[in-house]
Amino acid sequence: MTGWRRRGNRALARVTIKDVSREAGVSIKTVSRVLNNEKYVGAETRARVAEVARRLNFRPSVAARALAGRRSFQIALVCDNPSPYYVYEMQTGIRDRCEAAGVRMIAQPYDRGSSALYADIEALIDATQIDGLILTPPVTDHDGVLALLADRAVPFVRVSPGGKLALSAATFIDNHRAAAEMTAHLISLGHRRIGFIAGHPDYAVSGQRTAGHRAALAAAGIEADPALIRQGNFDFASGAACTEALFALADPPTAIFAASDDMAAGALACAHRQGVAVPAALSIAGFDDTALAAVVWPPLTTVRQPVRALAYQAADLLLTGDPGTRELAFELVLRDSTAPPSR
Amino acid sequence: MTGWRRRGNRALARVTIKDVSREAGVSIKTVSRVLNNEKYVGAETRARVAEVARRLNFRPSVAARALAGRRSFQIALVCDNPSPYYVYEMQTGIRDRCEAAGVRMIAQPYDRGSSALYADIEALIDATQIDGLILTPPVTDHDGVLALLADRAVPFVRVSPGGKLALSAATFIDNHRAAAEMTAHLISLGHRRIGFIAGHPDYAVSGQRTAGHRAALAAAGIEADPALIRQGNFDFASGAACTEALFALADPPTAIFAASDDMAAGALACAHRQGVAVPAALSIAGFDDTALAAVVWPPLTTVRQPVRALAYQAADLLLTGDPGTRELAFELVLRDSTAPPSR
DNA sequence: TTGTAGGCGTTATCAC
DNA sequence: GTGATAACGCCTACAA
Repeated sequence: MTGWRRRGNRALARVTIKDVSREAGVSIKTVSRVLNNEKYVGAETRARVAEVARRLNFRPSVAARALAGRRSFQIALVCDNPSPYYVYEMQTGIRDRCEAAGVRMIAQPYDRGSSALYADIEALIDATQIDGLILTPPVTDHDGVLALLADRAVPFVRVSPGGKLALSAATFIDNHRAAAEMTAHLISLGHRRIGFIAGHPDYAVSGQRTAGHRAALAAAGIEADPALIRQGNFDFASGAACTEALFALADPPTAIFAASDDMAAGALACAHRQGVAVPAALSIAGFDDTALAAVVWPPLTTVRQPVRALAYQAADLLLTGDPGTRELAFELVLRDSTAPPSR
Repeated sequence: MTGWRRRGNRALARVTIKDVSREAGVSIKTVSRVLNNEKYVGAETRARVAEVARRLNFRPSVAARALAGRRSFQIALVCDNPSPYYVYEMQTGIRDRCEAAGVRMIAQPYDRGSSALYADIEALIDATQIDGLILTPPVTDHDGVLALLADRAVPFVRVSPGGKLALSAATFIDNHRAAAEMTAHLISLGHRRIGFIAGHPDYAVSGQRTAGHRAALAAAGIEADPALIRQGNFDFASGAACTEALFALADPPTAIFAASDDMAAGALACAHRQGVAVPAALSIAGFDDTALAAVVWPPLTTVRQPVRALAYQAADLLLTGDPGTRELAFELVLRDSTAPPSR
């Protein structure tokens, strides 16, 4: 019940800088200096002001700060991802970093392909005077949006961008290498015909993962059969549908590597439905290792992408103004060592 | 690239009310009136101002509005839920409603049991001058927070509150009846020994669902065996653990009803691990029917709770200031008609 | 090291 | 119906 003074009987009044300054016996500007950790404040004065502010439970008005100053103490996450787990991890990671900095996160989910995307982001910037943005694919590679942000001089960080790394700070894992290593793992088990379910074509990571898969096949001297590579779109249904198509081949694969866990789960469901034993007759690998991977049974072999850490790092880059890029380590989680069935 | 004027060569200047008023040949206040749909503006004037505002791509500053006026055009979602699917649906539903109203959503995830919860919400209110809050369990029933909100006179809406419906607007389904109907369904299949995995005790809905289950047993003249009711906490792991305990009973259940899909999935995983055939030897039912239910295999029988609709309605109540309560319909999704195995 | 004056962009109040 | 003018709470500049 602090942070507000009672005025007379009824009305509640906000505790302002003015109140703090009066109570501490200094000017408003001095309080402001202490608040923003500026230099040139006597140690004793600083301590006294801080104490009073704490005691009065003073909380600076975000609106007033945004209006008067250059910062709004708010950043936005612009995120479109079909996987709730991904979104959840992103938000949690960003929040964890923001909390320490006293910055608030505005969630700006958008619909992929929405024609309003550009306008929405423009409105977001103009209306809220956001301090910065964190973008996730596929908007990370939307030329119009990137130009807009440059024009408005709004700081932004991209997670898993498709390219143009010089354009902004970014965090990512080596998707190409991750996919290659997983494919190599399947090959090492003896698989030669490996089905691959690619991610949504709008996402740059899809191409990176597909390329990694292909590279590993080439490195092992296995000729890529185009029929084994199917176009999915990152969700459960497409994983199941692609798997059905793979099973219908005259010479079906002995292993399936899906570019996301949701699709891997779809593959698993399809296999069960068709009476194909997993992992006895079929080896399934996924990508992401969201909590979802722990839910499906039997456990899938997956590439674990540290989504929460990527998010945390992205927020860190944004808040510190670090223009750099950060590559994080992925991890292969090999829960399944099934060799291909002999025929 | 509109919404900003170029000044001289370089600097970008915000388009303000002043610009609009000058261009339209009216006073600032008149523009403000049009913006806020106030009365007493000539139809012709109104149209002209609106046109100019649109043409100049004018976007009022949230900060300035919050500072000068009573509204900040931002609402917050205070949500702690172990299920990413639930969080995702909540956010999406709220956003859908807010979009039409030109209001922004601030996501405020919190850790259940965090001692900072109260302070966090207090800080949120004081710092951002939020227009309102949407609460999800268990904070819906946190007396301290409820008192705080009343004291600050901040409008709020609760989703699935445990009681005290007069305290605020609210949206919910009839959890008691939903659980009772699912239990009745299992009984109708011939099950007499039904395991029940209860939700986290901090959530009021847990008690409601458990009570509904018990009521249905009583209505069918089945004596409740305390050993068949286990305490879970809404997550995958607890579902698996409780199921293991149920299997260890001398007289194990022929069906299991878990109070959430995550726990049902855990039950399923445990059954698979122990070689119990589902649904041949065991019938599993869940609650929520998030997308998760579609991922696990075989599909579970579940109570479908319309989370996104609950969220949308909650936002609607908040934005319209409607103090009422809204009960939404749940749905039983019966994918499984397994009768208990004969022994 | 500290304080004063002015303004950020909008809404509220009160005249006209 | 419409328009001056004063807040709103804080920060930036500049002065002391």
